[in-house]
Amino acid sequence: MLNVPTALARPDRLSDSLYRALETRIRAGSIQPGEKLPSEKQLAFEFAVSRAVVREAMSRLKAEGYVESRQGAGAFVTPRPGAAIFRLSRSGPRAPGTLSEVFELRLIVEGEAAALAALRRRAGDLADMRSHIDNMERALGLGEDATMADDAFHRAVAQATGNALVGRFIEFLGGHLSESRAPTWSAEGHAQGRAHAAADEHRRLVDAIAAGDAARARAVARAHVLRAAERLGLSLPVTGPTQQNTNDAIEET
Amino acid sequence: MLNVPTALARPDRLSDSLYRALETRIRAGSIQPGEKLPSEKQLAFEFAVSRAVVREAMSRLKAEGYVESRQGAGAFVTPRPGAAIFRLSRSGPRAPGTLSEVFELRLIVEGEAAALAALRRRAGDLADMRSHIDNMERALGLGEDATMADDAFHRAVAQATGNALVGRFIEFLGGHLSESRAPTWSAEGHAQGRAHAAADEHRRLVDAIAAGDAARARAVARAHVLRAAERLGLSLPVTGPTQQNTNDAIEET
DNA sequence: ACTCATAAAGTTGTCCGACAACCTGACCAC
DNA sequence: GTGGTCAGGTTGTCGGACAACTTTATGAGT
Repeated sequence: MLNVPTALARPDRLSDSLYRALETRIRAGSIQPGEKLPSEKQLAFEFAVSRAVVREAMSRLKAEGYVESRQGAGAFVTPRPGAAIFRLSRSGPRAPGTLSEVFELRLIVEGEAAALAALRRRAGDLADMRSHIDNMERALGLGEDATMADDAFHRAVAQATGNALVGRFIEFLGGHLSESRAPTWSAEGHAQGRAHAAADEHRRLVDAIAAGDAARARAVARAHVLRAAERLGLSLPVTGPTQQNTNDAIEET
Repeated sequence: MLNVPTALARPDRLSDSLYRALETRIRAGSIQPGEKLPSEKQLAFEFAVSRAVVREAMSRLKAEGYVESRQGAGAFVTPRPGAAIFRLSRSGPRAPGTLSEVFELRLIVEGEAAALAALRRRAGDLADMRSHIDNMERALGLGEDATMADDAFHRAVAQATGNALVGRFIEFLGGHLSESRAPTWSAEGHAQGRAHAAADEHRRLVDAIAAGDAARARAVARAHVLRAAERLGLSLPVTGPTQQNTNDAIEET
């Protein structure tokens, strides 16, 4: 019997349990926005834990935007609890259908970002992208890891959109998919030509952006993401279960 | 002199300061991923605070995915610190250029979500949207607040995409823009016909989705978001500073 | 010299008690 | 009624203590 090195589930910390209990109460509306939570002393008694545990749970609730506390007054549920942060996985790290959903979101944002970049890129942006592609191919020629150069390239594209928020979001999505790039940039992927193929796609993307051709940039970027999804064995129903609409087909070309 | 009820800045809690100090160290790479943080006792001495303060700062760092701790071993920086969550505002709540960036991101995602909904909607989804529009117009007729119905409608659209992640992200973005909808649904907006205009836009959107016309659904949704931005006095450079590309114009129609 | 069990030291998790800083509401004097 | 004062409750911070656990060092046995 072979075991995947799964981090074995440790017994929960008390503060984790309490955090989940309170988070559930708030999400369920059992404690409404603006309402005051029970005092720390009361919660400590209610859950039979020490006040230190309560304070740690509260600290986490505060960090995630569920509650705010005022010294002397108490702790209150925020107007829109939990709306301050966005996580990919609500709780479980790796649900089955989740990964394809992430790729679909990435498909949307990276495609539009490429289109925006084509419309707004400045000369410096193009120079950056090209220099990163050069670095990438140099690394590939030496058989080194080109992951860093790949990262830098995508950052340069995001930078060219002129929208820092879009750039940060793309980076956020990409960070959760680092495993997905392994088959491309690993030694194996390099030997099988996947790395060079990816580098070619990058060149086509920067060409479209340089030409100011938003539609082509979007198509190339989407194809790039789709290819990455395919390498993981994911089938994205991009066109949906129904037949593709003819009006929409124009830009998917 | 009239004062806006601005929540006056209170002096920072000690744990907040310590949190920022550690977060900065980690972001700057001063403590590398995988590395072990100083022990709680050491940090307490170093910053001249009690261990309770240190533990609260650590609790927040853990909640936001910067560090993980193992009892008996110590606390370690995660492989990709801070990559677990996404926030709109890195620190300051309301930077000037930020709002338009949020709207642009919303433009992208809501537009594509509408297109996806047009391709994948099921009969039940359409029924939901229409019933929420009915609720909305009924509320408008009675002069009541239609904000809830508006929320429900947008949720139904997101639901029709078949991608729960996209739905959650749209909701996340929308939650940060609740103020932006006030001028639409307020009594004033109602009197000036903005509320009914928005309702009309909703009808056009559901028509496009029902027809399976992805391009039209996207265009209507984007126009809807643009209108909301205009009401806030934002000018989104959608087509970029340069002239719009002809290839891209096809789908913007 | 090597292996393996054991002990020791260090670290995080939890508990307790105490006081300071602060807010709220009731009470009281005017 | 107005304004000030005070008492009680609540969060923020401190200090010490012990339990649960991990890592490292130690030493016995082979």
